[in-house]
Amino acid sequence: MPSVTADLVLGIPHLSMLPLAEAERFARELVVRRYASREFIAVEGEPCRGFFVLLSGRARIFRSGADGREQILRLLAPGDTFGEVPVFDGGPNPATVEALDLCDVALVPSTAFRLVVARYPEVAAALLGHFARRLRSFTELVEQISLQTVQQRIARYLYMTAREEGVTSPDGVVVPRTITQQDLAALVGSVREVVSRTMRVMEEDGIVEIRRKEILVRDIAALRALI
Amino acid sequence: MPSVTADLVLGIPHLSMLPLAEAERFARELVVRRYASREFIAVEGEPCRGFFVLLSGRARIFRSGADGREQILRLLAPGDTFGEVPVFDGGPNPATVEALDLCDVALVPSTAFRLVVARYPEVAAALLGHFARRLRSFTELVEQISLQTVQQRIARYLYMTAREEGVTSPDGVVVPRTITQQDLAALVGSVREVVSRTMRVMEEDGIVEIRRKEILVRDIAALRALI
DNA sequence: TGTCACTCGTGACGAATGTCACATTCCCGT
DNA sequence: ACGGGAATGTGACATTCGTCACGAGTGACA
Repeated sequence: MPSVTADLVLGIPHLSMLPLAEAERFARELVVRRYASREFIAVEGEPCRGFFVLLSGRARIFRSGADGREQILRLLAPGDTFGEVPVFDGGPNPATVEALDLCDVALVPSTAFRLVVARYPEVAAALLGHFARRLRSFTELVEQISLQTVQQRIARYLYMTAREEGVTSPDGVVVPRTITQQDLAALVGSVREVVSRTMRVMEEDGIVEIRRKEILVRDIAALRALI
Repeated sequence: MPSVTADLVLGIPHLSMLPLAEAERFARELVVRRYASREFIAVEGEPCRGFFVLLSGRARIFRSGADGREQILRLLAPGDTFGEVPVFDGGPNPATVEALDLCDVALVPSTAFRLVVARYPEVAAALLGHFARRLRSFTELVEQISLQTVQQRIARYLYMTAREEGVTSPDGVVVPRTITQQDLAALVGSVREVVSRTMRVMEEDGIVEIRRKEILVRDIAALRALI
């Protein structure tokens, strides 16, 4: 009967194909830690000790510019992994990771992980697929920031979120507001005020209805058409 | 004595550690083709047949938006590889690749490559390192486009190019103009006119001198300070 | 040598976006 | 319940940036 932590190892996307014995050995190397909301899990520029698995909670990966503005590179949900890049290119952390909630995070030490990657080609293959998908999504992020308007980027976020997390109701799709406008601004590469105004405009156009803790998408086709 | 094409295989970054016999088998799978200037080597959205190695010439990888504007993701020099992403995530080409010169390009078929990756852990490891570096540079690209001004991005390009390709002369560093302003604009995520004007301003500030086929960087420290 | 395509320079203009300032609302903990 | 911090709404404004239009310079090639 596998221990709790070996189960945990097998639940990590890259490592699901490890044999049980290896998973149990690996489990002893894991370090699990809890982070408070808005606490930094990793800091840009610092050396890395391994990669991370987000077990519970939400987090954001971002870079900040000179004037204090921030650009979110990725939002993390439970089950997501992060920090693989410095493990494989040997550099410092390329970005800062911050907990948005109370987060439980497992740290997978570099050396143990690299060893497993070298020994199990399936792990390497899974990781290559993972990296490839991440590169593709970066391609999309660059295109959006560079070639689309703020309204388009916000519309895309709302559209995607509505499809993934939305609940259909008689009036439309109800999307819970999981991130602040400040974070949404950082996600689409803009500032809070512009996000606020842009969403108002979409409300005046009858596309959405902004509520306290949720957004009602009245006309998802119109939202789609904005992108 | 290795054939010419086996040499070629061993010259490919990811494959340099293959044993000779494997390289020779592999060489038979390669397809080399020549592309004219401004010809498309791969097109965004189309399915991929393998990844590419740029043997000679220069090329650019870009995505284009609705209004015809383009964002260059990467400039390619001889020896660079591209198109790995769709090989490993199974999707279509994430971007378009266009020859800037007369280019010789080798196509490495997906199936043959994936086979070698599965069999040789060193190849997989090299590829992981390569993907990690690419992810890191995307991080930087996103930050630049999102958080820096056009002037800063141009200054960075000039500074980097001066350090990598510049020739020191009594008056400063001479940088050959290898790409058009149109392409430079697409590289920094702007338009030709703005690039032209911005470089004029830097000229008026005595930082650079714009010439027909080259740029003289008079004050590289000032250039550095702009970034 | 003329012409045609390409590249670059530049002025005028407008739209999108970021900045600043301040009011309002909400939520959380004591 | 109440205070205070966080999140949000909004007006007025500054500025960067992109768009449009047009002219000039250059080089390749017949």
